[in-house]
Amino acid sequence: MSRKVTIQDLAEQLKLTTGTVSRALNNHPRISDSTKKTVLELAEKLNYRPNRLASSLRLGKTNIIGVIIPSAEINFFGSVVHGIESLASTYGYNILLYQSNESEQYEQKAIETFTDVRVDGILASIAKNTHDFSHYLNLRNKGIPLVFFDRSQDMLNIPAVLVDDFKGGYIATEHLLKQGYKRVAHISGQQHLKIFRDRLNGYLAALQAAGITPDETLIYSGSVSIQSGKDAMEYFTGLTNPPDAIFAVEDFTALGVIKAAKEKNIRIPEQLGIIGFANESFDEHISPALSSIDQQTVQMGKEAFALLLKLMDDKKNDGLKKINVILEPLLQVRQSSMVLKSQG
Amino acid sequence: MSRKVTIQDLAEQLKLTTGTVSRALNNHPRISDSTKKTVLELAEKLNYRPNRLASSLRLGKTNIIGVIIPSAEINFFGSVVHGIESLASTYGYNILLYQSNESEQYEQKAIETFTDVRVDGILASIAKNTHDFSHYLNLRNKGIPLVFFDRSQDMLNIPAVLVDDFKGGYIATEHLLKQGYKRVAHISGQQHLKIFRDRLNGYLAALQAAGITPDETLIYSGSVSIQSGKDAMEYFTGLTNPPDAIFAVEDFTALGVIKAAKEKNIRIPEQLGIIGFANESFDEHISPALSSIDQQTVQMGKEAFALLLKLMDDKKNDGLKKINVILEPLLQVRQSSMVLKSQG
DNA sequence: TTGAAAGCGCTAACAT
DNA sequence: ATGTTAGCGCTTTCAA
Repeated sequence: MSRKVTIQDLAEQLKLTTGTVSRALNNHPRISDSTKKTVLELAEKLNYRPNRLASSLRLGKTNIIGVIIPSAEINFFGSVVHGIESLASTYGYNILLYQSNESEQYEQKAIETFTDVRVDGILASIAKNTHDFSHYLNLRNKGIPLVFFDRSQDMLNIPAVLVDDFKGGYIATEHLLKQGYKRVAHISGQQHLKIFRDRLNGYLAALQAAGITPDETLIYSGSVSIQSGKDAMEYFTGLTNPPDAIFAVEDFTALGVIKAAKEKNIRIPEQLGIIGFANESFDEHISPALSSIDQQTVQMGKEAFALLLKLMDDKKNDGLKKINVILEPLLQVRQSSMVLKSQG
Repeated sequence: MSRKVTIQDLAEQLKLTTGTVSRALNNHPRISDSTKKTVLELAEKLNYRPNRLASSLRLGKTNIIGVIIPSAEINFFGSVVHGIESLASTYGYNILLYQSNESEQYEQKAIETFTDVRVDGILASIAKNTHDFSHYLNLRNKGIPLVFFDRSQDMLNIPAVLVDDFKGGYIATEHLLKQGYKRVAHISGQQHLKIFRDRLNGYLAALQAAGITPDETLIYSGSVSIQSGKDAMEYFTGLTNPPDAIFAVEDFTALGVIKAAKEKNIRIPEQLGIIGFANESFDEHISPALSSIDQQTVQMGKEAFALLLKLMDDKKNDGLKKINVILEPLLQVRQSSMVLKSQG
């Protein structure tokens, strides 16, 4: 196990000082071409590699950013992390990953770790069980830039990259109407969460834009689960005037609808159109394939890093300015709502 | 933005030296309880936080491990990373994440970055396009412990955590036979990859253990894709003596089989039993739900970290000993191969 | 253009 | 039990 070669070693062999060698290695303007050349050559020959700990300690910059996600096991976040890391590495940044497991306590530990390691910035998606946000707010005093993605908290006034859930609800509903469905229902999510309220409001707005007065009996208060979709179907089929299409708040809810429809021998999309939200990977593999709203996860990661980079670059701002990046939700049409194609 | 408080600051205020303060903070044995108490109190009060860069530089230990995966967007790896990070964080280790994008070049960059940052160890899953492994082998000289997971390379003699693919193929086939299927076919994967050869061999061994002579016409040379499953079905249905069950090398291949079977009005599992491999998240959501072999991804991550930890702890070994951890594949029975239940 | 010297913040050997 | 001192490897100011 060979001892690591340091700037010191290079300097001694070349009868130079460490300062000069450092300048040569870092392409300093005032250094002769000849010494630069010899230094680089010897460095190459001896397999010299800089010690980033040392330079980080000296410079006060690590080129590492901390990323907090609820769980790497959740597709959505894996995908966002993919986006973050891809862009970050092209800028010479590395990712320190921490999972919150949806717990406030882990989140605090993550931030403590990150500040101890002196990361240059932090990207985070807030844990579901976080109620006290002081650990996030404290980052401002410490001068560590922070950007939220996917899950944010408006009142904190911290930059975030989000999907436009209102618009998502709008285009999902609009799509069903354009397909010719007349009575479009909605299975909503827990209303204390803003994203679900937004989707509901998007639904309502799309109806109104089409000159349709929302029918309260067509809005089922559900949640994100297969069971919720099944329950909703139980309710809807019991109506004297049932819907002919459903916009479900999330793909798993939509999946429940599909399962229930099959049991009840209701044909999709002929008798009932259905669209979900999230564009889960199973959507295209079930039958009928499920239409959905894509949340641009990879792009979200890239935008989040890009925004963080901006904040890290110009410290004057240091996060005081509230900048939000809102991503467009994308309509992904598949069999479950494709009236024309399915007749062929 | 408050300046960071250092050990120096604590020492001055308490009229102690930095050495003593450091000892107090680190719970050194020879330190009086009283000074320890006052130091800790002031640290608390001033919100002192250690600079891990400085201590890492001094100690030559970062408590960071590097993790190389092909892509965080692939479910499988997200899940493994979840396992790694979960266990690592309980041991005070943090994860530096790098994606290889299946490229040898990125892999090399990852290792360069990791050594520059002075990670204490590395966990990696080899990129598909890696042919030269010297960057991995060089880690040995550098004294950086390395453990492979999921994708390894036997000849390198580097510790690895793997799933027993032979056994996976065996129990998948055995399961179909126990369900009463008589002619069990196999759709194989690319045979230059060891994992796929192993699954095929497991299939053959299970047949022989049941006293069945393998029938070459029941082995279709396929690959991991939906199309491959469809092609296989085209082939199998054309046989004069077609199979009544299929073990597909991977879930996507099995999915192709199911889609083709539906088109051909072949009932699953009554007329044709089917089992895949990987336990993809869509398995339980398609219909019929797909039986599969679970690869224990989260456990794989934990085992990988546990093994790395062992190597990091006792440097004498430093990876010279070849230790492999082989995980048991788990049978996951669902509708697609459940003869009894499906008759109910 | 290069050298000299100091210091980023911490820890550990050695001394008392 | 505490103080002293040196040094991890690097960068940068100041001086020549």
